[in-house]
Parts: sequence; C-alpha cells; structure tokens
Amino acid sequence: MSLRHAVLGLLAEEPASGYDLGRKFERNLRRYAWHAQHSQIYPELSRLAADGLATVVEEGPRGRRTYAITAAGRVELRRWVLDPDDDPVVRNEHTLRLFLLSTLDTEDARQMLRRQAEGSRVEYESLRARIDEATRQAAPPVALFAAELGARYFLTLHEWANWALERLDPDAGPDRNASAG
Amino acid sequence: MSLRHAVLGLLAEEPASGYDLGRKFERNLRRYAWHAQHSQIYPELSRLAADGLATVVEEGPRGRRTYAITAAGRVELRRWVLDPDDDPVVRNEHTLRLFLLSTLDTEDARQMLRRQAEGSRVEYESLRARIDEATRQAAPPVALFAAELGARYFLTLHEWANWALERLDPDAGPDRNASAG
DNA sequence: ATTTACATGTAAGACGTTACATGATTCT
DNA sequence: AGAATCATGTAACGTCTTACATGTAAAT
Repeated sequence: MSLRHAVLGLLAEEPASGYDLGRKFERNLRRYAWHAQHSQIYPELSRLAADGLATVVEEGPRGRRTYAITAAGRVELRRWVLDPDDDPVVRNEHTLRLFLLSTLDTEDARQMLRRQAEGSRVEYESLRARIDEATRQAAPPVALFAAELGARYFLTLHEWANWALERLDPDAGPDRNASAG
Repeated sequence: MSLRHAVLGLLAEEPASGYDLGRKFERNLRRYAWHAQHSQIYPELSRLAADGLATVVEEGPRGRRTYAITAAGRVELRRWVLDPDDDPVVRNEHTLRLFLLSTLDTEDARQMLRRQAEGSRVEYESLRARIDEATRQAAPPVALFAAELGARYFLTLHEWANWALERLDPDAGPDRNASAG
C-alpha cells in the first residue's frame, strides 16, 4: 500500500489538496519513486480522512479541500518509512530497457547508449542547477537530500553509458566528433 | 505492457520455461527493473505463443515446456527497447522511503541513513565480486553491462547516504565509532 | 467572450498479487 | 518413505490507468 504512504508523505511536507498532490506526484515523485493519477488520489484522501490519518483543514473556491496530516498519520508514516521491508516493489520501465540492451546487436546498442548518455547528462545538469539555486537561497539541507540523490543517479547513468560505449568500441571514445585523432 | 517485453527479453537471452522465467525475474530483474509471479508468467507465455512472438521448442518432464523467442518476437522486442518512451512507468518503494526521509526527525533520519549506507555497501560488494568473477571467466562485455549498472547504483546510494549523514551532523563523520578524535 | 487552469469525482477495463489447486521427479 | 524441488494452472481480490463526466475561477 505505497500510494497511501506516498500521499501521507507529501501531506507531511505541507497541507495540500488532491489537485496539489497530483502536481507534486508529477513534479517530485513520478520519475524516481511513485506515481498516481487524480482518480486514485481523491478516493485515497477520503480513506485517509475516514481512518483519521488526514483531515480537511480548509475549504476554498471550486470545492477545493485542503488536507493536512494528523498526529496518527505521522505515526503511521514514520512506522512505514522506518520499516525495513526486504521485498520492496520495484518497477522501472527505463531500467528494464537498459537491462535488455544485451539482446540488441552492436549498432542498436550503440545508438541506445548514446541517447542514454546525452539524456542523463541533460537531466543531471538541470537537477544540479536547481540544487545550486536552492542552496544559494539557504534551503535546509534535508530538503535537498532527495534532489541530490536524483542528481547522483543521473550522473551515474551518464558515466555508465559512456563506460559501456567505450567497452563496445575499444578504439573510439564516446566524445569523438572531431575528424582528427 | 512491460511484462510482455520483460518476458520476451529474457527469452531473447536463452530459451526458458515459465518456471525458469520465474527464477530469472527473481534473481536478475526483481530488484532493479521488473517483477512477475508465475500466475502472470504462464498466461503471458500462452499469449506470446498465440501471437507468434514465442514458440514451444521442447517438452520435458512434469509437463515442462521450454519456449524460445521467434524472429517476429525479436522484431517486437527491438522495437520496444529502442522506442524512446518519454513516460516510462517508475515505481520504487525503496526510493520512495528515501524521498520521505525529510519528514522524519533528525534521529530517525540518522538511523535510516546508517542502515541505508550499510545495506548498499553490502549489495555493492557482493555485485562487484560477481562481476569480477565473471570477468575472470572471460564473459562477453555486454553480458555484464546490466550488472555494472546495478553495482554503480548501489555505490551511488552508499556514497549519498554517507554524504547525507555528514550533512545531518557536520561534526561527526559517518564512521566514527572510536571515542577518540 | 473565450480560453486556460483549477478542482473533483466515478466507471470500465487492464494489470498485478495472493491464495487455491494439483501433481511429478529428485534427493536423502 | 518422506521432503524438497520442479512444474503448471486458475480464481478472487486489490491496484492502476484511461476514459467519461461536470463545473468554477482567473486570465486574456
């Protein structure tokens, strides 16, 4: 039941409406950890409220309801986060493609690795810039732990793709665009 | 429909029965990329055969049926692996917990990061040893790309956890068990 | 006025997990 | 003889995605 804890976790950061949570999933969690559509979020918020783990703290225009986590909700969230689950759910279509690289012929593998190296470089630089900006604005260190992990993951992916490209072609480096050399 | 392509990918490496695939998911894919129970695998093999993407190549004891990927299966697998899907499914309960670290108090966060640093170190060393052993036995480079990526992910996780511990406690290093210093 | 963004909700169908169900072969 | 492993299959239930459905408020 990770959806429940993902929602609870987002509410622990700050009170939010179902609509807000949808955007938070999209921006913060979707690419790394979890995703949920609004059709899952709204019913889950109702259940959390029914179970006393969250509560409506504000009603706004267009039927907007802002929820906040309750004390019981924090207890449950802490229990789950610290629970050493040795069988965590992992589903990653992107990693799956990388793992199936060995089923391609060399030229296809090269193409995919080049795309991968470039894509992860872009992601890395964008995340790193965001972290630098937040650091300059004196954001609290813990608030940036997740972003830092994301940045490091992309850097690792970038380095791995270049390493693999070199292994595929022992003679040509990954950055050889110049005709000389 | 990633289950289909995960199965197809495993069959592309070598022919296998549903039972074999179950163990391959468990050992090779579950922790990084995808998982499937036998109750999903057997029906999917039937569908792959019905669609001409896989075929039974051997029948053994206890009703065992070994499947192999067909030429059409390879075409479909290649199409999917090279398809730049910009909305890949990601679900990672482990990463989700790490992202929710900031909702814990400092002492809880410290405990979790220590556990994380230790766990990822163990995983890294075990994977690295397996890669070294395979390299010594002259395994083809591509066959080790996935394992190398896994190892690098764990190393990144380990380094990140130690980095985060230092940030949490600017005075004490992560490995300070001695009373002196 | 019109478009865009905000805001919530339900239903059908696909996908995934857990439990139920059965039996053969191999190892000790 | 008994236990462990191999081997396949279905059913019930829970989760997730996609589509359907509706309406308000803000911006241009």
